[in-house]
Amino acid sequence: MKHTDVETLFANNIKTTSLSPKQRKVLQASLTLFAQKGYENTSTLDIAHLAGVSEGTVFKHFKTKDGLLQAILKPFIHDIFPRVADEFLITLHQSPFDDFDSFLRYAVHDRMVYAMDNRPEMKIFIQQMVKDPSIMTSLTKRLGKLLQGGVDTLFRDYKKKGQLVDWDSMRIIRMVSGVIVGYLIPNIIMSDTPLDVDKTTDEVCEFLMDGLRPRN
Amino acid sequence: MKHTDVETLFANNIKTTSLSPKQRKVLQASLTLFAQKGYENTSTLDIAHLAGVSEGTVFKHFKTKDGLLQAILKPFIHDIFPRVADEFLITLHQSPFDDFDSFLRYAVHDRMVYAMDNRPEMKIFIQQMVKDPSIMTSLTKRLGKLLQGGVDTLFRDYKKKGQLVDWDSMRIIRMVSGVIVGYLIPNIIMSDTPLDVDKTTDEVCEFLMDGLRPRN
Amino acid sequence: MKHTDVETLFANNIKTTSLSPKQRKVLQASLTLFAQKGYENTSTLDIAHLAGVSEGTVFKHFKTKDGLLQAILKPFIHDIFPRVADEFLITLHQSPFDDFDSFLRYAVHDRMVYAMDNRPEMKIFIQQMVKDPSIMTSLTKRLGKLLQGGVDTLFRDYKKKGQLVDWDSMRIIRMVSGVIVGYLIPNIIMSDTPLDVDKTTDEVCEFLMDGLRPRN
Amino acid sequence: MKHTDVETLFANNIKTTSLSPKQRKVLQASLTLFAQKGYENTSTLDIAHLAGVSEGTVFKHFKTKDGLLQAILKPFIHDIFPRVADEFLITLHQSPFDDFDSFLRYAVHDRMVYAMDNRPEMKIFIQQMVKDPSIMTSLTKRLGKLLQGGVDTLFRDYKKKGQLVDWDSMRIIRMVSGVIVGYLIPNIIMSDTPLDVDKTTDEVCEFLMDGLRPRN
DNA sequence: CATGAATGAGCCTTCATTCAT
DNA sequence: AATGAATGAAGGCTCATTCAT
Repeated sequence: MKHTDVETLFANNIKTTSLSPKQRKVLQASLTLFAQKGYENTSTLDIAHLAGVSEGTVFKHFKTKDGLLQAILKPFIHDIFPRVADEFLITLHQSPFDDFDSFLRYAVHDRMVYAMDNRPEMKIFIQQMVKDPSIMTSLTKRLGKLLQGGVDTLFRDYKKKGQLVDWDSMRIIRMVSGVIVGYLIPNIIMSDTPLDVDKTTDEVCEFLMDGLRPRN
Repeated sequence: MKHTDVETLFANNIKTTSLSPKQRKVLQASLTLFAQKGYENTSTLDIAHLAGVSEGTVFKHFKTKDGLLQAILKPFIHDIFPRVADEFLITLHQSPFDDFDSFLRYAVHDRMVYAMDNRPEMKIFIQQMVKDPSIMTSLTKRLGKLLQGGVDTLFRDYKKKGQLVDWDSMRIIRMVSGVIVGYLIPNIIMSDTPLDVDKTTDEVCEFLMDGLRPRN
Repeated sequence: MKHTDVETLFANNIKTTSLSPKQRKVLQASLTLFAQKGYENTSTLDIAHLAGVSEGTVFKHFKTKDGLLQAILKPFIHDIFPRVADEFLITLHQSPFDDFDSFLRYAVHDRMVYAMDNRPEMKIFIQQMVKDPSIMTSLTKRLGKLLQGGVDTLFRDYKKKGQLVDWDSMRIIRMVSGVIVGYLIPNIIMSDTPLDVDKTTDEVCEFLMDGLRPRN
Repeated sequence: MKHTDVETLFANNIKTTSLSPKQRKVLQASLTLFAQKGYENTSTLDIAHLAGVSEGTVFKHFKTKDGLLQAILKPFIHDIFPRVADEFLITLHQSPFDDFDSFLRYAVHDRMVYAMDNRPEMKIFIQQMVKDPSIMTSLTKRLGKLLQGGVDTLFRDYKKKGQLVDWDSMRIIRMVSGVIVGYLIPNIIMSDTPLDVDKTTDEVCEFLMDGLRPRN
């Protein structure tokens, strides 16, 4: 039940697009530096240096600095995130959980590990989202569509069994992801602090299942 | 039960620091532009133009462009957020709610209105937090301390009455604010979308109280 | 046989010119800072701060920054240096030396002490001379005229007594001052190194009297 | 017995460092302008214009304006002056003079011609020395070491023959160069005045040999 | 294809100088 | 007379981008 991390997917993605080795290094260098120092604070010379190429080469294929950013962002939106979502759904259907509790625990844990494993990559993505809302809009739409189809059938079962509240699937997802996001973003940004994924999963799931109502 | 919005507090804060009218306009222009285009994409000449002053004037008081940013950020962290938190606590103690449900509804609604009223200001703050984690760290610490003292006594009552789960106060706050943050941030960033505060409050509170457990 | 140092003369000179106390402080501050950091690297704000006045005050009397420099340089050329030369001549005539050796020793020693005592002031003067040759030209002319008259009669005696070579007075002065200048300038500029005036005087005079010809 | 002038050596030096033609023009333009108007009064745009390049080009290789100054000063200290000193010593050893008089006459004449031929270059060097004493310190040290070795043996002969006073070599050099410096500096700075090298050499040497003692 | 020298617009910042109070 | 806020020209420097080799 291992998942592929963003970097590997990213590398695969690049290979696919028939890029010369140098151009691939340019793209990798950009990813690294944008994540490390932010887009505006990274110069094309920095990229050239880290990639071990000349200044001109940086522009040969990607035309502009923004082209470089798009080349990084596009696969995130169009390939990586969807593919990760897909992979997630497939896994779920292959080994279904009897009760919603187990399902939720797995889902939360999986997404948390995923986010923790790819903190730097997520950070640059978040930075760009904050600056350019359109990224978030399109991402939300794509993921929304993808999940809706796959999750609806899954949730129907749990609802029938009386294990899950009878809300619209997207509302449930919004709540769950809202809690996760609210939990993770601070951690991704203040990247020095680690995060005990197991313990956090317990806390989050306990809350997600029963809210703030007193137990027993 | 009205609350002062950020802009008003901000203006007060500036007046206190005995700033010339032009300097105040410089600060306001910076706030506007940083929020609109981000810090790096705003030039000091832009600021001067919008403020209707010469470029030299921008530097007369604030010394550097970063000084300008700090002048905007500092009051947020040191004055406005704490003051808002204070104001919030005072209001709560003055007119206590008999049940936790009402309290929660008020609290969520209040913070949501507050955030919606000050979207542009919040946006620049979020942008900076994403870039400079230390801002988030210090803010978290300050607000944490402030709330802990004030909220503990309040929660104790509700817990005694059997209306609130017996968790550590900070865990409860983390959950509630996590849900709110997860809900609001996308909205603040994609600022074209409005947000029905009343409806959202209902949704959020229903979830917060009972989690995903089926309503019987 | 004490001589007044430049600073005192300078202060006197300023008092004479009916300057308000603040303006006097401005001038003093300029002298200090120009000597310390050079003219171009001293800002009018620096001067205002050190003088304890406002920026506007710096320009009230002296009109421009260059006006300030001229106010410092003019008295050097027109008053201080000539007055020092005068004082020097007077002293010489009051207590004449029987032989040229003694006279030379006194003269060299006196000028050396003088220069050592006023290193900072000399430094700014030298810096300006290097930049603006006209200063040097006019200074050379004025001092030349002054000395010629006074020294001629003095030298005539020594020449008659067979103690001094029968050259034109100015050639003698040029040689003596050349050696002194060649000796002092490096020391004034590299101001950390002190300089043993007595020992140097011995060395210089021994050389001045007999050149490089072997002794005995 | 011709000597290479500074400009030629300078050009050679630049060629050695594999500099593009434009960069070489930048350096030459800097030399010209720094000498003409002083470092602080020369703008990088001035340099770009005179060199016939864009302003960016000025910084491409030399990084900062100070880098440009260092690129001019460094070869003076590390290459040109030492090389000139070397060349001087070699010439001396190749064709030794029978008497110290002839030697001195040649030496003085040679250095004077050298200085007169390169007045502008010397001027900027002097200006910088006056501002930054460390330049003078290091130069003094380097030249001192170089000369000491080479001149000692030469002087020993003349001393034995009874043609030269038995002083420490460095003291002799200090005196000779002191006189030359005292003579030349005013002339270099007030560059409009020419200078009759032959006549001056006669004057200086006569004085150097016998000092101010009357000629019988 | 790759290189890297060259470009020039634009940025942040400094500073002498002015002027209303 | 003194103040200090305001000015705006100019400066050093960066950087995305182009192009001849």
